[in-house]
Amino acid sequence: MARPNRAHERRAHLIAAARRSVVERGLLGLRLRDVSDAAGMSSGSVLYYFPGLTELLREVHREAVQRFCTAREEAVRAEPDPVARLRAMIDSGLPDDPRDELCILLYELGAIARRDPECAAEYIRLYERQVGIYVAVLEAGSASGAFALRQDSTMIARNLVALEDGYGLHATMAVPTVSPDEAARQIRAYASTMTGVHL
Amino acid sequence: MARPNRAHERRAHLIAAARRSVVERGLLGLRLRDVSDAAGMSSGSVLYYFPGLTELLREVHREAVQRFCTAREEAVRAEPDPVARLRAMIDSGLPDDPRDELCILLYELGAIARRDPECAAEYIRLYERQVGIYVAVLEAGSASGAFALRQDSTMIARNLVALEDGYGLHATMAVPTVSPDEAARQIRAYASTMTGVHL
DNA sequence: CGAGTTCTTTGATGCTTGTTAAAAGAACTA
DNA sequence: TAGTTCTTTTAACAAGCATCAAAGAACTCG
Repeated sequence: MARPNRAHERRAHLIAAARRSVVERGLLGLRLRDVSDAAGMSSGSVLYYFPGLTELLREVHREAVQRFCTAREEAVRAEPDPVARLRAMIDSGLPDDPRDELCILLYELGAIARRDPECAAEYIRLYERQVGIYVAVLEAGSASGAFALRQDSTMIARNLVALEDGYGLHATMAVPTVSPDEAARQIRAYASTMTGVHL
Repeated sequence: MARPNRAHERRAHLIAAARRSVVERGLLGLRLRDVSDAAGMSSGSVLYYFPGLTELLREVHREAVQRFCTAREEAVRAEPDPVARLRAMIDSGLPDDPRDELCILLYELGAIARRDPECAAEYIRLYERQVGIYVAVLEAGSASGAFALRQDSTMIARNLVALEDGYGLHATMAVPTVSPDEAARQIRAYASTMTGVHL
C-alpha cells in the first residue's frame, strides 16, 4: 500500500458541497457542475467518488435525516419532564424560519424518494424514528400521570408527525398564511387536546 | 385572418402529455423530449407553445389544483348532512392508492413551487380553498347542532388540511406504515375528537 | 382555383451538460 | 529513486435544450 486513502474525507467534503448547492439552487436543474464548483474541483472528480448526482444526493439525504433525528432526540432529552419534552419535540420539528436549511433539504429531497427505493427507505426510518420519540414522550407522561391521553399513544404520535410534515411542507413552500410560529401553535393545540395538558 | 388558431387545443394536448410524463418518469430528470414524445410531436413544437419545460409544468400544476379542488367541492356537495360531508371531505383529500395520479402530481410539482413564485401562489390558493371548504362544513355542522366544536373552526380546518398533506406526502412516497386507508382512519379520529361526532 | 396570409411544425445549428477513459500528478513506502 | 496506489484533470464523445429560418398546412378572398 502506498498513498493513503482519503476517500472518506473527500466524500464528506462533496456531500457538504452538494448540500449547499441544493439549498441554494434547488433540485430542479441542479447541475453536476454546481456541486463541483461548490467543492472547488472538476466535475470529473465528483464522478470519481460517486457514480452520479443521484447517489451523491442520496448521501446528502441520509446525512440530513441523521442530523435532524439526533437533534430532536437531544432536544427532548435536554428537558426534564414530559410536558416540557413534548413542547420541545414540537418546536424542534418545524423550520425555524422558511429558510431553515435542514427542513428545506428534507422536503426538497423528497422528490428523489418517490423514484429511489433506497431514499424512500430512509424516509420510512425517519418517520418511524419520529413517531417513536413521540410515543416515548407520551407514554412517559401517561405513566407519570401528567398526561390523560384521549387515544392510543401511537395514533396521537402519528398525527403529530403528520401535522409537522404538513405544516413544514407549507412553510418551506413559503405559504404565508401559516408561519412556523403559527404552525407550532396549531400543533400544540392538538397536543393539548389529546393529552389534557395546556402547552 | 387565415388559418384558424388551434393554440388552445394544442396547449391542452401538451399539458395532458406533460402530466402523463411527470407521473410516469418523475420530475427529476424529466426531459423535454419525454413530453414531446408523449404528445407525438417534435421538441421544437413544444417550445412553440411554451417558453420552456417549467412554464408547461406550471400549467400542469394549475390544472391539477383545479381538478383536485372542484372534485372535493363536488364530493362534499353530493352529501346531505354535515357529518357525511365531513367524511366525504376527508376521504376525497387522500390518495386512493399510492399511485393516485392527481396526488402524485400535486406533491411532485411541489418541488417547483419552492423556486417559482407563481407556482407557490397556486399552492397558497389550493391551501386556502381547502381550509375554506372544511370551515364551511364545520360551521354548518356547528350551526345545526350536529358538531360540538372543541376549537375555532379555522384552527380545526387548518389542522385537517395539514394532516392530509402530511399523510398524503407519506403515502405517495410509499411509506408502507401508513396506508391511505389507515391515514383516513387517523384523520377521522382527529375530526371525531374535535367535533364530538363519531365518524 | 390560386395567391396571399397566418398558424404550425420541423430540422439544422450552436451551446451546455453528463459521461467515459486515458493520462498526468500526488503521496507515500521500501 | 523506483514503485505503488490514490486522486485529479483533461479531452473526447454523446445527449439535451434553445434558437431560428424554412417548409408545410389551413383557410380566405379575389
